[in-house]
Amino acid sequence: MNSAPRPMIDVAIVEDNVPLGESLRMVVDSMEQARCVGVWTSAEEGLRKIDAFRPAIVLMDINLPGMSGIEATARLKREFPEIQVIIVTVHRENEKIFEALKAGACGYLIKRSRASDVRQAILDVHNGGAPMSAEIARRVVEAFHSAPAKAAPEEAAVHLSVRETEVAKLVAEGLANKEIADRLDLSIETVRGHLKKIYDKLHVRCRTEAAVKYLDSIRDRNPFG
Amino acid sequence: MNSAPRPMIDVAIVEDNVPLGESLRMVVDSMEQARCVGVWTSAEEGLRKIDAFRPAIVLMDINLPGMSGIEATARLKREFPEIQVIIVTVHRENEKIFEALKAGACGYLIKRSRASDVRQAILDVHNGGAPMSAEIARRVVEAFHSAPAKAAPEEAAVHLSVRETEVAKLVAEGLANKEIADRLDLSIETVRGHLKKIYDKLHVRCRTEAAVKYLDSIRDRNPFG
DNA sequence: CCGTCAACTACCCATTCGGGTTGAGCGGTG
DNA sequence: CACCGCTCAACCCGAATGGGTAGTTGACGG
Repeated sequence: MNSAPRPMIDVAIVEDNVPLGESLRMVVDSMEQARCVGVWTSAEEGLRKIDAFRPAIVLMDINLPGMSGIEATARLKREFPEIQVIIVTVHRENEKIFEALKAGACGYLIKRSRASDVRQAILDVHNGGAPMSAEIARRVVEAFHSAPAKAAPEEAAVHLSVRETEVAKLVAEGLANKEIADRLDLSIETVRGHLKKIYDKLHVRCRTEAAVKYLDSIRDRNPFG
Repeated sequence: MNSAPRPMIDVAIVEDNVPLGESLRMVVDSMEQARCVGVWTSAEEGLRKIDAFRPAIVLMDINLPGMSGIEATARLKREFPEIQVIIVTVHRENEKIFEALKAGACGYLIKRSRASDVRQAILDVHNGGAPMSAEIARRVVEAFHSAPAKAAPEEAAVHLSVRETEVAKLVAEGLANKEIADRLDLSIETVRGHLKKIYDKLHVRCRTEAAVKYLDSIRDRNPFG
């Protein structure tokens, strides 16, 4: 009650599991800095009511009957980009979590998180953080690498010799070592030898990876092969 | 010791401040799971020696005389994408840290971190994590949002089922069946089963061909899968 | 209740791969 | 000349792969 009353953090919850939803509401309402402005049991209901309540943060279940939490997040962020979405998920839904982050969620909570984790996540987000596990954080960072990396790339000057390039090309066509040997009139052992050097130079461990990298590398250059 | 001797995590350190570098070495060498394979005092020296030592993780100072840690990280990741880089920085160099992450670093350490933080960061990275603060995490996630603008679909590019598509994607990343099984939480036999169907549907006979066809089929679509 | 289909698991088997090592011939360069 | 990189070749071995066959389960629609 002083002259600098921090505005409360309004939090909405979209969760079809009613007990869990109520449990989350209690946790939110137990916070000094936050309050729950609504608990809705479907993405459709949430999207309908969110405009009236304008929460700062939405705890969004990822698995909802009807529209998924991912789709809901995407729509929500399109309509109200300032609203932060924290995905609520059961353990081990990495793929979905990743999709949700792409859709605009800024972090997530595991369903069996303790109350303190929930509070912390809300504060994290409010303070500009992004609550997520190490594993997901890494995947996000990695996805993040490749995108800006394409802006100023110019791949490593990994230069394959003439013979190695011929082999790499055939590997990328899906030929087996024996077929490559026939095609280039070499011994299969020689093909294997070249392959080892190729793996080494390309920093890969199998022909499939080598094929992908090789094709990738000639995509920007003069594709005379 | 037991019959499952985990291989040591080789860590290299690039830090021009010698006392700090030695201090980091001691912390690394104090770990059961890790060891320090070199402490180098410049980016140039690091890049020169790294090929011989092939550390799994590099602790890279962000401010180095001559080539910066950011530039060094970018070059390092171009040459050896499998090496994980943890940026070592004085606090509050957000812009630079962000740049470093874009350059390919997967996380960072504050210079005055405690030994336990250093150990934790190394283990985090080794276990697929990405050590970083809430603030940086959020910026990464946000940068990540703007690029992709899609939400839900799982279009089977050709005729592949959802599961088959997941498998195909991982094959195209060069993963072995066992790794795919781990990643998707399946039995290796199931992966093989899906693979057989994929070969059938794609009219190919090996994973490499499948990878190429799959990548080809999604090249027009979303950059992420 | 039954048929179908996708997803999942399992076992067998011949072949192929990847890794490590070694070595020879050749041409260019310091 | 000695050294180095490229090409070609061979051997060993454990692990991975592809090919075939077969069975269970759950969901969906007849």
